[in-house]
Amino acid sequence: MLLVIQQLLQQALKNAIQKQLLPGFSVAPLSNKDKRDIPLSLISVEISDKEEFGDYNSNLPFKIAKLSNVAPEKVGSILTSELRQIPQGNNFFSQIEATKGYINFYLSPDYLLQSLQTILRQRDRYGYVIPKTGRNLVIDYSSPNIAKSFGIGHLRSTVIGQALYNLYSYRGWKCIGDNHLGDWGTQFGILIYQINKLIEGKNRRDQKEILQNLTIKDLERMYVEFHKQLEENPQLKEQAKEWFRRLEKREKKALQIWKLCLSLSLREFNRIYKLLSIKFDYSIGESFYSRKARILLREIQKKGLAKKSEGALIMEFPDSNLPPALLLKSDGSTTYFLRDLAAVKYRLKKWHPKMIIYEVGADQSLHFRQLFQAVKLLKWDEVKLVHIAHGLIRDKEGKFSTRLGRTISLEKVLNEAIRKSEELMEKSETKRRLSCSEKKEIAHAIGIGGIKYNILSYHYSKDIIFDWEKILNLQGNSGPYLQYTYVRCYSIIQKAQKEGVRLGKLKKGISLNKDEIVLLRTLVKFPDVVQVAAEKFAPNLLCDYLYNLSSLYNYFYQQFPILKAPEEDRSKRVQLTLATSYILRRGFYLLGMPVITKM
RNA sequence: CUCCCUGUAGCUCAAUAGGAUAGAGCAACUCCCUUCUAAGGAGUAGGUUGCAGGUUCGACUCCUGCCAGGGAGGCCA
Repeated sequence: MLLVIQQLLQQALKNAIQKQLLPGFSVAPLSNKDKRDIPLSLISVEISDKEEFGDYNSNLPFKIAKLSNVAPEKVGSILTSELRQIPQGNNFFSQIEATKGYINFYLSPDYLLQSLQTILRQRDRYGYVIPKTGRNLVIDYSSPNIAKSFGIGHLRSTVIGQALYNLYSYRGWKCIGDNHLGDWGTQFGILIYQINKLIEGKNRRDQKEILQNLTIKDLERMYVEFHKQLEENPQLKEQAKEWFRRLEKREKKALQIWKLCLSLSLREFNRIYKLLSIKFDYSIGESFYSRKARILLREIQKKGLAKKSEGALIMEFPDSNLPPALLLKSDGSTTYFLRDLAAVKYRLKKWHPKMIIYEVGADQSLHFRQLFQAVKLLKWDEVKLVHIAHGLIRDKEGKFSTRLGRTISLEKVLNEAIRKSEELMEKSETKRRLSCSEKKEIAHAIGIGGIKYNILSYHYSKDIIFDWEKILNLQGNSGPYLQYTYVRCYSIIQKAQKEGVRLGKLKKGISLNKDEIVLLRTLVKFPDVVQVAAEKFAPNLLCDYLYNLSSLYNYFYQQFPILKAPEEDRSKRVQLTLATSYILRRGFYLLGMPVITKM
């Protein structure tokens, strides 16, 4: 609908200009390609946040006023009268009004009912757009450094990244999700050094046994120990770097231990991903780019963009105030930066994306600014590069750090959430008649949904101070609140079906009361909300919307009988319930929240 | 020292490519289960949007300075 309104406004504006109603107005400075065309980006339309301003509104008159010598109020009335003359508009709106320089659009009751019918027909596919060719999008998310357990710090990238993937996929993009595993670099030098120490001088059988019994916890412990030892003995670092160098040279021993670390880690990570229902199309680790990085280095050198400095190779960014980035270390091993640049090149070649989204923490902002600048200097294909720099999850002391052994494992948080939801279930005042296994399953879904919703409902730019109480909030504006609303809908639908209410079919000539209309107006806007949430990279907007929708439904539920209503109300209220359940279910799916039918 | 991010009700947040009267939840206090799941609903109270300037029809939003917290800054990733 947002796009429809933009186009209507664009048409109205063109007409007004043609009729010379807007003296002095010129789009020339806005668009140099075709002077008669008004760029859609100029035409701002928003989903209204207040009922009295209609369903959608535009502040276009203010913008036009600035570009001409006509007052905003006048522009508003000129545009509305032009809008009314475009027949297409009458299909959607009962009223288009100009007030105080704004233009407000009110969806007509006819259109609302039609849309309800559409929702009932399309079920939870309402608002889905088939991917268009040329709209490929690579999303780099989760991307943990492996060889340690999945910490709370990994959660944001994983969960927001997955949500963005879902949002864009739903709105016409072909998404490629790539888990850019941190499976290369000096950290593996450290581990290889530590593990090698364990097996050095032992016979084959003992070696094998030691290696087989290693767990992810051991790797993590060794990593922490190494950094402790480093404080007393700084030369140890050379050992680790030496091992990494040997790994890059693909020495058999180094490679073997590395592979072991990799498979141990993957087992752990895949277990957690499954738990969280996170999926990737690819998990191409950094290791994959180690060789490509060297080939790329030649291209960079050929283009004269590499420079020797203190024995290492660096890249400078003369047109920006960015500090230089390290391409190659003085011992000849590749850097994160070079490998990441190689990854860009590979992705461009393989998927021809229009955009690459990096859902990576804000602590890497400099890295990405340098990376994007490098892509510009290399003059590769046009691609929009975006770093969604989410704030850190930290405690009051500061950043969580594996190196210092200061982490909270995600599993611990999940288990705690599940425990708490079990507790709540026992305390609950409603009789639920749930079996033991059902209870377990539900507690699980609520725990996971609660934590995911909690993380997603923050704007990505904010730091989150980890607090057990906050992350485990299962009441009020929270995941379980939404799930509960869905359960209510589901329960009613089940009962309606048993009572023989015909589902998915609207009777002719029905009319809705005020509160029913409010609910329907919200339902109808779902596709626009998904669209805006994707464009702004902000799943929290969808959280907001779903919370608001749930809230409206719960009010409606409390206020009016549904199954017990007189026949003429019963049917339409059941249909509204059904539509709400479709939207909620789709919303949960987009956010990656589990759907449950009882709780 | 330089650069980046954040600062909104007692607490946690929303509103962030400038828009109309800054919205929720938690905590507090009042009501509502013989009625479709009370993890719910209705209501009361709570604000100089860190501070000071500036830009303009309009600023939580943009600019400048300051304050507070966090992050990053060539051989971790």
